[in-house]
Amino acid sequence: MADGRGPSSHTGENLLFLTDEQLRQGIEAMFFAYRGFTADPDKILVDMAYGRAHHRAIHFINRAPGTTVNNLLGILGVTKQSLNRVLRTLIADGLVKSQVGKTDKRERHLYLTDAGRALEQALSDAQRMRMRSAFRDAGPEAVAGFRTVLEAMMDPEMHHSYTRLKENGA
Amino acid sequence: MADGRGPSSHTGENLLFLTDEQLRQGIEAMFFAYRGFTADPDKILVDMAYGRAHHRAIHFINRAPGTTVNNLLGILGVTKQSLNRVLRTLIADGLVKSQVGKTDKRERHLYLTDAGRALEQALSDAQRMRMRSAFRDAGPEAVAGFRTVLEAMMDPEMHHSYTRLKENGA
DNA sequence: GAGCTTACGTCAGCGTTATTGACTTTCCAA
DNA sequence: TTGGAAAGTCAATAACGCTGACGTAAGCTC
Repeated sequence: MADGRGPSSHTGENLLFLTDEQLRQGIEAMFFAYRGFTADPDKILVDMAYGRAHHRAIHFINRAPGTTVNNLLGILGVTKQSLNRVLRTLIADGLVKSQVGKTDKRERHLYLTDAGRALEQALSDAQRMRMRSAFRDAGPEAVAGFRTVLEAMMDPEMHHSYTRLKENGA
Repeated sequence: MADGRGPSSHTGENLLFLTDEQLRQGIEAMFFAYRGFTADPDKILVDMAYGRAHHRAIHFINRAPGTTVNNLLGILGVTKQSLNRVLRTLIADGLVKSQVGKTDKRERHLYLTDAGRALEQALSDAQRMRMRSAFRDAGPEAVAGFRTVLEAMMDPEMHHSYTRLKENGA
């Protein structure tokens, strides 16, 4: 952080990490890293007729089995029509199962089939491998900082979705 | 590796931050944070006929003035045709200036016009505001960790582009 | 029970961003 | 002078997002 322009001042905090140049580098780091982040699963998806949207749907259905369409809509932040197109192909291909709600029959609860779980595994294995390697190289403290900054960067509603999933999976 | 079945071993490092659950949370954090990351400039762009691709082009032309088309192609990781469509509109709208190379007349060097710089400012102000707030909330150590992890997540070539730009701007 | 709302699905149309493939012009360099 | 690199363009295609509109089933409320 301190980049050679003198020791931290009497404010008790060195604010050099908030310069425009530092912020630009943060922006560029996000851009380049996100490309790496999606690269591995993307490679798997091109061979099928699927794209990133399918991956996201599969990820969150696996993460929160039995979730309703409306709930998924909120998490993914897309329109009903966009999600439905993806969901339709996933159901037709036998990767996702849609089940009418017991208490509220208007709702459809979404689950992965065995085939869906298999694809989820393949995709997230690829993505986790990179994440694991990055985490290991960076070390636990860097990972904690990484998470802290990302959480601070989310929109409040997204932060809620994130926290809910986190508590769910823990 | 150690996945939560006991205290840290004699390796001297607690590897609990590498469990699958931790990695999943990292993946989800990236997903939700990237949405926030792009949300503010996106809001500005919808009012014009532009999209995220225009933003990226403008950002990197501003960052490395005089860059060639080929160089930009490498940084953005898109095809010539994709970039060209974006570039054409930006030049037609007077935001970007394309200048034939002096030593090599095949090359076109790209610069922002005054109007282009103004838009770049507006876009990056919006994006930096969120980044600054996230950085400040998280603190310098978290920011350092954030950057370390993101760098470890990049593809090697992307890391080179990132480093070159970093040295350029510093 | 009537009427409003909610959850879901779907049709049609559109825009942005990306792709591949093929072709041309210009121009540097061996 | 010839090969190849840099750039620009045309055409076709696909993934993914959007809006608007419509229909059905079902829950809820008065």
